[in-house]
Amino acid sequence: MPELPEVETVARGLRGVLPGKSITGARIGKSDFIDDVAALERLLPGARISAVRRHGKFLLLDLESPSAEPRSLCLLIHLGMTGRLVVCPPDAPIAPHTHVFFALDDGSELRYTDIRRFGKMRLLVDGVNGANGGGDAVLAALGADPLEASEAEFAGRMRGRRARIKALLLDQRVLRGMGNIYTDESLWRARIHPMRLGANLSGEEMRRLYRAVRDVLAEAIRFRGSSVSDYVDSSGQPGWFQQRHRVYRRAGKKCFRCGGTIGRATVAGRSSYFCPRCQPAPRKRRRAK
DNA sequence: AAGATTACCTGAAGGC
DNA sequence: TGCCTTCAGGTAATCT
Repeated sequence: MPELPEVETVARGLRGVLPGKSITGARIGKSDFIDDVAALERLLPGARISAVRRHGKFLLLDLESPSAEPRSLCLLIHLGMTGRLVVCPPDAPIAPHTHVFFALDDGSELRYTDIRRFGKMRLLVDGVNGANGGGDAVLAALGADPLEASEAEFAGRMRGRRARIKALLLDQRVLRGMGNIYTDESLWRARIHPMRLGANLSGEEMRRLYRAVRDVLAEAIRFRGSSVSDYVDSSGQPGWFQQRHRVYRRAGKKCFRCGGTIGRATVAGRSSYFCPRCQPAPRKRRRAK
């Protein structure tokens, strides 16, 4: 579910309430999405939250430990498809599939709910995770933030790639934060068919795509993200950007730009929506005999 | 070895 | 009503 605009909205919400508060207790139910449950239960109580950050689709809670041993902690949270992170009073009704409860020293509670448990939670201790010193390798492997990258960097990361442009936009090692919704919306805005190969985009098309990605993400953040099924922000409120979608889940409806009929196809293993008139399909290469 | 497919988990929606 | 299949915004592992 959550892509960059949704995670950014959650991060901003948490940033308004969490920094300065301490975790007083950690209660964990189902835990197959947590790297090291014992570490969370042992190290988090007493820790004070100093900052909330976003890195691609990851949320990062920076914490200061009360003890001298591990000084700094960083709780890394990925919401997967159905993850929710909400701050509420401790007596608020518990949503089904709520698996983690962090009690906070002001009496409130930070809860993690995740129906499908595709999310991830792991604790980085003094910047390093686990026994083999894996560090924040997960974060280091991520590509450029689409809102921070220059046009040259954006284009450079796609250049020469024979993969479909849709697959490249979705690849977190190329760009961090894009998902299925914003990829389709961006390609529509740039008038580029999702099946085009990255290497075949002209300089002009690449420039349009760069602009489209930034405009779509920025606008989606202003609308507090898209609530298609499960997404809500840190206070439990839905986003509104789904009302501005131009192609996503609009198969059979009219294109807002040319009046053509929005189509749907599987590209890069994901269902993809596009206007076959404004986003011309790549010409099939004739098979050599 | 890059690119494509499959697996993971639960729930909602559609067909019969 | 109910049973069955398909699909869902995420990545990671496995193939070719």
